[in-house]
Amino acid sequence: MAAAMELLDKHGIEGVGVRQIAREVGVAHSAPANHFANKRALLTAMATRSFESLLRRLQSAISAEQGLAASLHALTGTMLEYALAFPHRYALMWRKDCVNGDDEALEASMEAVYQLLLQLLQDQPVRQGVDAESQAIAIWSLIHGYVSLRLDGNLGEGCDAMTGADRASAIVDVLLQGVQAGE
Amino acid sequence: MAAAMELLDKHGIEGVGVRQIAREVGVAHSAPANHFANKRALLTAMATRSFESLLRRLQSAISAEQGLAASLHALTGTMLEYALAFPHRYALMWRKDCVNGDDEALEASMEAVYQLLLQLLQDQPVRQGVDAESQAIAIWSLIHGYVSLRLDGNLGEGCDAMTGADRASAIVDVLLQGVQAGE
DNA sequence: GTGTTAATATGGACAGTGTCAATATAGGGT
DNA sequence: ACCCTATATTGACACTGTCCATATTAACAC
Repeated sequence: MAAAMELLDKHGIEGVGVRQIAREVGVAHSAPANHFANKRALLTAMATRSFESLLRRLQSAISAEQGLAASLHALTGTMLEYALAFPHRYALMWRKDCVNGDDEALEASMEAVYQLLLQLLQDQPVRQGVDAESQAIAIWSLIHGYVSLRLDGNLGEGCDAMTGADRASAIVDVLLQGVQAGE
Repeated sequence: MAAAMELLDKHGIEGVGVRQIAREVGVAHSAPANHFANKRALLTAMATRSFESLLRRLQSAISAEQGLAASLHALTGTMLEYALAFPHRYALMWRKDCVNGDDEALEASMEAVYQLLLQLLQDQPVRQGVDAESQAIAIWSLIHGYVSLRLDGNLGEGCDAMTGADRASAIVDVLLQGVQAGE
C-alpha cells in the first residue's frame, strides 16, 4: 500500500500497476492479489485514503478560523494546497472510471468532506431567501472546479497578473458576495 | 475517426483502443497508425473535435439570449446538456494524461471556448471594483466544477429536492449576486 | 506509357498489462 | 498431529500499444 501511494505520487495513475507494485516491494507479480481483489479495488482503497487525509487537513485548517469568509478561504486554500502537493491523488479521487463508486468506505470518506462544508454553512449567517443546499453546491463546485482547472494547467494564460493563492482568494470573494448575509 | 468517436460515446475512454477501432472498421490492427502517430495523438484529435462541437453549441445558445444573467444561464445549461449527452467526450476533454497538452489545435479549441465566456463578461455591465478576470475564472470554475461533479455522480444525495437544470440555475444565481452590477 | 514517390494497408513480433488457476509455504487454533 | 486460513509463487492467457519489414495502391513527372 505504501509502495502504491509512492508510485502514484511519483508517476501518476498510469504509473501504478499491480505488477509494478510487486516489483517495487520485491515480491511475485501476483502477490498483491491476496490483499486486493483487483486493480480497481486497490485504486479505490487509495482514493479513500486520500479523501481521509484531505479531510484531516481541512478539519485542522478550519478549526483555526472563525467566520464564514475566513473559513471558506481556509478551506479553499487547503484544498488547493493539497491538490498541488499531491496532484495525482487529487486526480484519482474523482476518477470514477478507475474506482469502485459503490464502495462504502470511499463513499463515506467523500461524504465526510462534503459534510464539513455543509456544517460550515449551517453554523454561519447566510443570505436569506436562497436555498442553502444550492449555496453549498455552488461553493463546492467553485472550489472543485478551480482546483481541477489549475491542476490541469488550463488557467495559465490569464493568471499571470496574480499568484495562484491570491487568485483563489479573489474568486472566493466573488462568490461570497452572493452568499454572505448583508451585515 | 467516426468509429473512434462512436466507441468513445458507447464504451468510454477505456473502450477506445487502436486495435479495437481497427477491428470495428474492418482493417488490420496496425492500419490506424498511418493516420495517427500514436494513441495519444488520436485522443488529442478526438478531444479537439469535442471542444469544437461544444463551442458551436455554446455560440448558438448564447446568440439567442441577451443580458448577462440570461446568457450565463444559457451557457451553463448548454454545457450541462452537452456533458450529459456525451459524458465520455466531456471527460476526455479534461484528461490531460490522455491528451497531448501542447497540441496547437487542441489549445486553440479550448481557448476559443474560454474566450466566449470572457467576451460575454466584457460586453456586459458587471460589478465595479472587482477584477474582471477573477470573475471570469470564478464563473468558469463554477460551471466546470458543477458539471464535473454531476457527471461523476457526486451530487446525488443532496439533489433530490431539485431537478438538475433547476439546480444549475440556482447556483448560477448565487454567483450572479456577486458578479452582477447593483440593481 | 513508364518510372518514381508518397500514402496506406498488412501481418508478425515484442514488451508490457491485469487476471486467473494450481501449487506451495508457513502459522495458529483445536 | 491435524486442519484451515492467509499469503506467496509460478505459469499461463488474452489483451494492449508500438515498431518493423513488407506489400499494395494511387498520383504525378517525364
